Amino acid sequence: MPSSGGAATEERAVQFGLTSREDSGCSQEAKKEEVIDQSAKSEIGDVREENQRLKMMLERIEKDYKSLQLRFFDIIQHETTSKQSTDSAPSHDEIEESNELVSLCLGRSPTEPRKEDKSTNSAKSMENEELKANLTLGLDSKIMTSTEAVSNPSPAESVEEPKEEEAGETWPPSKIIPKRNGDHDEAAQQSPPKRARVCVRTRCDTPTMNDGCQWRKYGQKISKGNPCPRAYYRCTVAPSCPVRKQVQRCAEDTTILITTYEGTHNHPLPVSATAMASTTSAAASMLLSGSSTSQQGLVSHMNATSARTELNGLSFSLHDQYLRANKQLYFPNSSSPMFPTITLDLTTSPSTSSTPFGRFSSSFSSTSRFPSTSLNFSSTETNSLPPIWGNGFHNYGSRSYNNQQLYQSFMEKNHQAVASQQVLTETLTKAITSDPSFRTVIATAISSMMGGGGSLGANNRNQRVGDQNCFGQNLNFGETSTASAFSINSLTQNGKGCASSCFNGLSSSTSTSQKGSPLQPALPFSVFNSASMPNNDNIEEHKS
DNA sequence: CGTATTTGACCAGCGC
DNA sequence: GCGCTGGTCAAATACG
Repeated sequence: MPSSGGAATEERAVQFGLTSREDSGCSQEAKKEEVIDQSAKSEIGDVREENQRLKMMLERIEKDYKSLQLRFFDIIQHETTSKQSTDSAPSHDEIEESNELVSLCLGRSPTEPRKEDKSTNSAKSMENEELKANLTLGLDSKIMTSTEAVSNPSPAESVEEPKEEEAGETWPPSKIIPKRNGDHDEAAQQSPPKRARVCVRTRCDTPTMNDGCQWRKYGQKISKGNPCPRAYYRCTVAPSCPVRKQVQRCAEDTTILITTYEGTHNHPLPVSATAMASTTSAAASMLLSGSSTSQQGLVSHMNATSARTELNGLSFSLHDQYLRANKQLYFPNSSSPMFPTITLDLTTSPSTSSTPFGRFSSSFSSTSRFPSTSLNFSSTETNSLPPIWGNGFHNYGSRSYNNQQLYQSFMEKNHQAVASQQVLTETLTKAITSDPSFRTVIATAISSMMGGGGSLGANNRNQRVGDQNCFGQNLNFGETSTASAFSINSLTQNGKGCASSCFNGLSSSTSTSQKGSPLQPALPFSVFNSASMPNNDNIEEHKS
């Protein structure tokens, strides 16, 4: 401890001083000792000063820790109480399980797995195992229907979005839902499976957007309200990957491609694919975070003409302009009656940008049960996006923000709002990817936190070895499970992989333990080195 | 010949 | 109960 060390130094100095007085007969020695005494005193002063600083730091850390802890318990308590109010008659086992899980899993609600238990015995053990293993603070998983949100803002009803991926479950949701009959009605009503969808609007001439992932078309439909057929793709990178995407051209502007992603990849992704995966996950997390923290607030924001919301000190604006604009869009109104949808608009942007990271706007799809949130990261340019998804990220934000301020804001408010941490994650990801200097700031901070940048560099090097190494080599220096893992990642030089890469899963953003699966990344955001990543963007999307 | 795509059939949810 | 719609399956087809 610095304090004890300082005291010891002082003590030695005092002893030394006494000795010097005893030998005062010798003038030379006295001079020497005087000099030494002075230097010792100055050293003592330095040590004291440093001690004070360390004490202050310690106090601040303790303060932050306590406030975070309080918040954490608040959330848990809130979940527990609302759960008790909604669950009519949980069995003893359920209570036990609930206690065990809720205390460990901010982002997980055992509600759905229990519901599934009723339907399939075979899935039960799997689910239980999985839930017990996933001791994560998922920021990803709180979803509520808008109606639920209005009537009951409790997150207890929420279920976790990417659970099925981790469990190896697959679509369709209808196969996950137990049949509603008799006694199961209640469970079905209480927690219908909900899953966030991320809708990406881009200008794209190709049949599908090249997001770096490998897709197989498995269906096509003419949907109501849009003469353009909707194509259904599933991820074929891994045979069991549950991720689906729907691709449809905008009815009003056929140059606009609307790609809707659902689910989370349960496998390592090509570097070029991590851009989209991480971005969609971040966007979905933002949506889900809003749902979990204050859906009512979200609703009210959506109804406001122009609202402003602040998430972890980073503000986003809701513009009526966007509300109107989005209402003009074709939203697959009944394609996702059970899913909240967030829209990333990478097409042309209207007028002004009031936030560093682009506009955030939300609106309700006219017929959807869920709010449809729209994020506009588009540039002011009006030309079409190249088919490479990553190019759109070059235009993230206006870059008018102050890196120092942003970073300070991050560090100061990092302890706030566990549930909205993912939002910060996303925002920082964008900041990091869009600004190399901010990347440096983060890297420096991490280096100092790590007590030296050596491991950081090592990790960075490891990241470059291959895609597979992208996962599971994260710098996890957090004892708490609230997203303390950073990954210094690399990036393709041409921007093809320019979004954050290692939190490609909706579920994985804050996981520090993913059932031991090396496939699931466990970091909230990544820092990129824009000049080091090999270009792996060779996986061409299948032409539909 | 293996793989990907196409496309009609089928199923589930929802509204009337 | 019926019809509509979205979503998926799987046999047929196309392609390299």
